[in-house]
Amino acid sequence: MDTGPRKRPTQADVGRLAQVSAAVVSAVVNGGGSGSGAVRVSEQTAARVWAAIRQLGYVPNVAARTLAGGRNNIVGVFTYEAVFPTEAKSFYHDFLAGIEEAAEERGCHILLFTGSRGEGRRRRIYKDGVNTLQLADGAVLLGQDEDRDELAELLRDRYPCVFVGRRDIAGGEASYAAADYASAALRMVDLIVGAGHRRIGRIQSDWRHEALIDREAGFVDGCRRHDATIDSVDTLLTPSNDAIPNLLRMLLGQRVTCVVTDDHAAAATVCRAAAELGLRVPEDLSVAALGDYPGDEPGIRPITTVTTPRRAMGVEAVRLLAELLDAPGDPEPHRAVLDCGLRRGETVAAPPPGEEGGRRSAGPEQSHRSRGSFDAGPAL
Amino acid sequence: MDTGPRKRPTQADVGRLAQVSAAVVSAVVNGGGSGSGAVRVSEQTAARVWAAIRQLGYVPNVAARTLAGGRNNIVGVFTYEAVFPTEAKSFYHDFLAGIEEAAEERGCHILLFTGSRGEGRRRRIYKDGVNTLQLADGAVLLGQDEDRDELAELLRDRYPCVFVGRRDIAGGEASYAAADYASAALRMVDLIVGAGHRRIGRIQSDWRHEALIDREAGFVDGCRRHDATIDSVDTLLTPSNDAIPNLLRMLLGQRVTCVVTDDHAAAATVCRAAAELGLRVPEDLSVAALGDYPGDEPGIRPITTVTTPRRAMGVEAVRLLAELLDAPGDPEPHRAVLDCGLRRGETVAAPPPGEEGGRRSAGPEQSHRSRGSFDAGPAL
DNA sequence: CGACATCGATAAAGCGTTTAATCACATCGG
DNA sequence: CCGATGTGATTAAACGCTTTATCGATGTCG
Repeated sequence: MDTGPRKRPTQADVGRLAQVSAAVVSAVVNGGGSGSGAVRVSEQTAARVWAAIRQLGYVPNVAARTLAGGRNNIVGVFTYEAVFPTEAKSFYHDFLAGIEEAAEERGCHILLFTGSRGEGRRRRIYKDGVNTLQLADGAVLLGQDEDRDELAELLRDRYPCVFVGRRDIAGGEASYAAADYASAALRMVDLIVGAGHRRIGRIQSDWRHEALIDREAGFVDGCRRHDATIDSVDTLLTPSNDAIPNLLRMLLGQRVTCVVTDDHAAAATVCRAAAELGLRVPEDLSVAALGDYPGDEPGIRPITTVTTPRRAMGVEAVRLLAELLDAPGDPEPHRAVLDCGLRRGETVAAPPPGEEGGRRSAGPEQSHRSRGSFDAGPAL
Repeated sequence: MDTGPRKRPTQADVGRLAQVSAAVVSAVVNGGGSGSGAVRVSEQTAARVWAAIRQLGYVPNVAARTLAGGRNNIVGVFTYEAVFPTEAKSFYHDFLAGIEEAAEERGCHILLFTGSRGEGRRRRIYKDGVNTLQLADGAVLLGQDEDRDELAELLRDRYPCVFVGRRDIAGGEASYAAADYASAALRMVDLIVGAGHRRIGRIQSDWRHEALIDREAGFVDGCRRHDATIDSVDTLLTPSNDAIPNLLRMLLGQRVTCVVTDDHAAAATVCRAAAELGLRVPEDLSVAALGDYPGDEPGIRPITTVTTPRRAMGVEAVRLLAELLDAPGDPEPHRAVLDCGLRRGETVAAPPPGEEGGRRSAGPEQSHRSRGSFDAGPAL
């Protein structure tokens, strides 16, 4: 009965048992390198080494491997908020499911960076200037409210990482697995116009984030393409959902028949505000969202929205990371853009009869109206 | 413009600049050891070293540090099913939240073992006879449908691990952070009897698991203590929830006024079956569960149930693991048993007036009736 | 004055892997 | 028979850090 800390067997131990050197063990474990100067092992000795490995229960030491410049088959996952929030439905859940699936497929484990919380709940990658991610081969970065300076530093460090979602980082080309919000938004406009809407209202968040920028770009592009058909597009900027009821009244003053929001939650707010005003959705007013959010809003009919392929994004991010690791020193970023879905929901229908058609003016420029802040525009 | 991973400054670089040896840099960075043979540094040189560190932007290499130190500061987490299942709500969520919290507090990272799927969806710890968990300092094991042989082997290996939930492993003393289901079940019986019930029905899963065994033990103990008050306890074993409607009808035939199930889902099934029979819960029939499940059953009123302190169990498991690691070679298992909560819910009330009281017989043995399988007993 | 702590710092030995350099040995064409 | 080629292994040098042993000063005490 031994006491003391169970010392894990090393390559030297395995080698001793199999009567070979540690280098051979390393070669066997790593499936024999392909290079010219690679250590070669015969089938026989390899078998002997495997037997010894099994007998001793040898497992490579992560730290030593990392130190020596090798791999440790660990995919880091860094999130800016706690991965397991107490809130009912985790925002990260679907992404993580994809990441887990892809990692498992590659025989990688997942290192969940608990990060050290800095001020507030925000997590930090650099702790006392130390990149805590270094323990993993590379990392998938996840989250909405990230620190851009940290991300820039990460790129400068040349740390192999892949973002989930498009990231436009100053001073570095970031790799990412993104959702194609732009073309999804465009298709949403197609759908709305196809349903007969000619006067569209847009409520846009004033937050500058790639995802939102892309959605807006696609929306504008879509409107432009239907320029000959659409009568007007009224866009209002809002800092939060609290302002939405007011904005909605302004838009209704412009006789819009369909309101397009950035995300699910805003759309749900619009629906509730419409109900307050005695409007039925979608009979009196159509509502569409350019982005979804996991977990349905309770008590609201299914919203017509663009859906984010979260799970697929997680899978793709891990794949890209693997690529990145297999092409060391490659300065080119690896990227993937995945198609979004369009959930038809029940909140977009034909506009009410009276409002249909009735094009008022013909100029090409009339269609894009005031793009003001939420407190601008005419009072109702 | 250099390509390839940027080389970071090392302690040697810092030492060169500050005109000291690497050992001094190490001592400075680590705040100077306390031991007798520790390297001592004067205030002056320490300042010089710090200056050099700042100037070069030195950051310690995590891998080298852990390699030299022996500790990884990595808490492994092994789950038998995928951590992020596609099903709406993850069973693991609350446990993991606790684990994450405790790990973060200790400055540890969390390594989620993806394991390699063997047959089916079951994951395996031993892959080719190799314990893949060894990558971490120790591990927290989580899950319901585990492979007992693997667990036994783990204990034989003396791998430092802590179970979440009681585990009775043949040939080894397992460490665990468990929930005190026994006394919680006992208290639930108190509550039921206190509400006035005298004829209790019990629907019990036939799965042999420590958690269920403990619940039953507590339930039986509770009934025994109220032996003088309770008229009858009818226990039926069931292999699955599908049989519950039939079992319920049998129990009603015995004029029970309260049905006690092992878990939330079974209780919900009872509620639905009762509704089918035109019975109101709790006015006509009370229902209680000895275990909850994350995520409420929709369309059912809150069930009166024992609640598992999942988060606390996660926290405690990590604490026990840390203890285990700090006491190397200690053969004693480390264990913690945490109190469960009692959620009063809305499914237990006083029995219907006609059924109250009315004790039929006085013998001490009458109270525990047929403990048959679900297809035994008299047909209704 | 010699023995002996004490302080401040150095040198060097690991920690467990990877990998480049090297080596022993057989095979083979010329 | 000799050099070229190939195969299957070994040695030894990193990798960056911690830690122990050691060492030269500098006091201090008996």
